[in-house]
Amino acid sequence: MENRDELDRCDCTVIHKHVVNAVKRKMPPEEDLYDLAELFKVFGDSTRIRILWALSESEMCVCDIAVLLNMTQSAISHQLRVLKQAKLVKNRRDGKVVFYSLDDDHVKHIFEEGLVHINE
Amino acid sequence: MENRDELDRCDCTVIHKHVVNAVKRKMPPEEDLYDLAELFKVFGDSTRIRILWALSESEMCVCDIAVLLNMTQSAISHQLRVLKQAKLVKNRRDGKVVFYSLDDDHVKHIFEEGLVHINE
DNA sequence: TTGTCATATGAGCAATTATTCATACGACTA
DNA sequence: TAGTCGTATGAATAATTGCTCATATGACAA
Repeated sequence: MENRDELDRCDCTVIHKHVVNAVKRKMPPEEDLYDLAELFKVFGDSTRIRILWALSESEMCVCDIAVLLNMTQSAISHQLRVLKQAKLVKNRRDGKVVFYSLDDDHVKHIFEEGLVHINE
Repeated sequence: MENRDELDRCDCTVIHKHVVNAVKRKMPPEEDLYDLAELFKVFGDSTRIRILWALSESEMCVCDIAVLLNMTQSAISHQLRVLKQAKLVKNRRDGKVVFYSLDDDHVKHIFEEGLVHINE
């Protein structure tokens, strides 16, 4: 037990001051960790995960995805919007049909790391 | 444009039947993708992300984390519970103090893949 | 035992969010 | 031009969730 200090609105007492200070010094900018959480939040929904998985197999249009996942076109379209804003998917238009595909290979890598943990 | 079929509660028409069928055949069990989404959901909160980052630097007790992040002990404790259920952190008791640390190295890997995407 | 400190937890509230419904947009076709 | 098909989107709703507050538990000290 080392020094103790009261801080801000925390209801705690610092127990290991040097540890807290050492970690605090290395802490990345608040914003970076926030962005990281936002990215994972996009992966944190089973509908979006299934869409991403499907697109990792093949480029697909909105209707096909809706049929594949047995969901409405509207629901899929809303989620594709979220995925596109996160730059996880891109799209191209061919007449009336819009085809979606993964934006890059990071997505697959993140998937794979996740699966490693699941199957530990 | 190939065959078309109406299916279940979907308001869509299959446009590219062979694509849908090919992807459907390769589709992992519903449950696996659900579990994957659940895992990412745990990463999808900035408080938990910051806790995980802190623990990737050093083992820490609940109070220290609360002070570091300027949050209440209760809030941190609740989140540590979530992280533990997801098997992302483990803990050991030393008298009154409980120390938390990362459960394995998968966590860091998942982090790093996420950062790659952020900094693309 | 009694008191204190570190942590855990249940209930309640506020904020977020995934889906539905209705409708608008945009491109092709008759 | 009018109609149809694929897609996008705003509003509303139901469900989820992170935090707070109050309190409980568990370990040590006096």
